[in-house]
Amino acid sequence: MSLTAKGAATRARIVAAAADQVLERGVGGTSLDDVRGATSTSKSQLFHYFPDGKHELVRAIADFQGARVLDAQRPALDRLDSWESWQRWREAVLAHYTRVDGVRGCPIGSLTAEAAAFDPLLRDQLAAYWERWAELLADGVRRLRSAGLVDGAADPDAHATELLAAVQGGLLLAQVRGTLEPLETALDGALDHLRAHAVA
Amino acid sequence: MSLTAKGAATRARIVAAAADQVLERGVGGTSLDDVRGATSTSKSQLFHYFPDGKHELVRAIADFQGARVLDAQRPALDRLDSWESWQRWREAVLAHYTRVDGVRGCPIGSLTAEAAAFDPLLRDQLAAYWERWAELLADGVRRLRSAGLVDGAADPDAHATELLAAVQGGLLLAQVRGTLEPLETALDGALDHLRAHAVA
DNA sequence: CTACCAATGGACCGCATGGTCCAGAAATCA
DNA sequence: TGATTTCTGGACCATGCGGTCCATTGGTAG
Repeated sequence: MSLTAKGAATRARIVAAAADQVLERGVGGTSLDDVRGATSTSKSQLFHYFPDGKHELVRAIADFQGARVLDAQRPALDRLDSWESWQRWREAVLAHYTRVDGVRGCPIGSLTAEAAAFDPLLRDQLAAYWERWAELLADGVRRLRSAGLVDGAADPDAHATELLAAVQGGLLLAQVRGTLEPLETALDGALDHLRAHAVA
Repeated sequence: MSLTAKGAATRARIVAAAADQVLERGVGGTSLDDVRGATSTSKSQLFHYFPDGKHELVRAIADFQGARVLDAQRPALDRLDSWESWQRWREAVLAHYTRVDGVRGCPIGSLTAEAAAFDPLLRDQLAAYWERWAELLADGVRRLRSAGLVDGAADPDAHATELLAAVQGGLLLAQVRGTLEPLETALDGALDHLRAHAVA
């Protein structure tokens, strides 16, 4: 399938709008008619741009949100080499998940929890983003080690997993309590655990 | 609605079977016909025992799984007063989420992520279980403080949030990677952070 | 025994949903 | 310009779903 400029724009519009709806109501709570309505498109366009239907649209959303989540953490995420940079990353994460209205989950987190188990392709796609995210964090820990800011006992991969789990778990608790506070607490805890390996 | 012994048994059978299906396929992926088939009941029975339909059934499942998850951590969860008891709790958590076939999420965690946002009653119910869980963990930290095993800087509520987030976030990553290892790593990290406050 | 109410079976309904199809408009290109 | 392909609109379809209804069975209490 080849796309003209106009076609690509329409496709992008669909993905962006659908991504928002899915983030808000979940995959199951978002119908194709919903995204049709939100994008002023027709049913045929949906299947024109996503021949495999809803599955393919959801996969496109996963890529869209995966990139978006990582981008929201930049530039800090790419240059985690000092304690200040980690702090900047922390602020970026918190800022990204802060909404004026209510608390929503992580775009790729909720997608993973809801749909990854039933669509192997989606699962693999999302796994790649998780992998990349973890790797960037682990790189950051390694840089701290190279800079002599952290001792050799700090396992980069383990801390990356911890930090990621803190973000996702914190976000789940945040949804329950209606405040972003649990995310902040969990994230700070994981960061504090990393700082426990700091060398004077 | 009054229940005879037979009725109560049937109702319980429905809840248990439906809970399993929901854990495996999610709320959206489980139809009333599915649970009807799995329990050898009829549609009318479902609405006889759960007049509000699927919503009410899901809420019953939430209570069932909420209790189940907490029970799986007992007796350790009730008596967190030494480092050994925390270790026993850790083992209980890992054991509970260990399945021979694949990795599933937390029964109440996935329920929270998928459906809590749309059913306020369900949300409140689940919030109560999260609250109780967090409180039991915080109590454990407080007991460590009373026993002089941990210094005064250890915030019980913060550590409870951290531990809970580690479990839930670790479980999400575990689903992605197909191994329980991330859960173990995240949980051990949060416990290690708590141990950082240990007094010799 | 009888009257009552819980328990069960299963046909049935309305509707939302994912998906198909075809025809026409618009853009691209030879 | 003419031909070809992409883009768009919207009617249409099949089905799975939550939910309703009523008739029948069966246990239980007075």
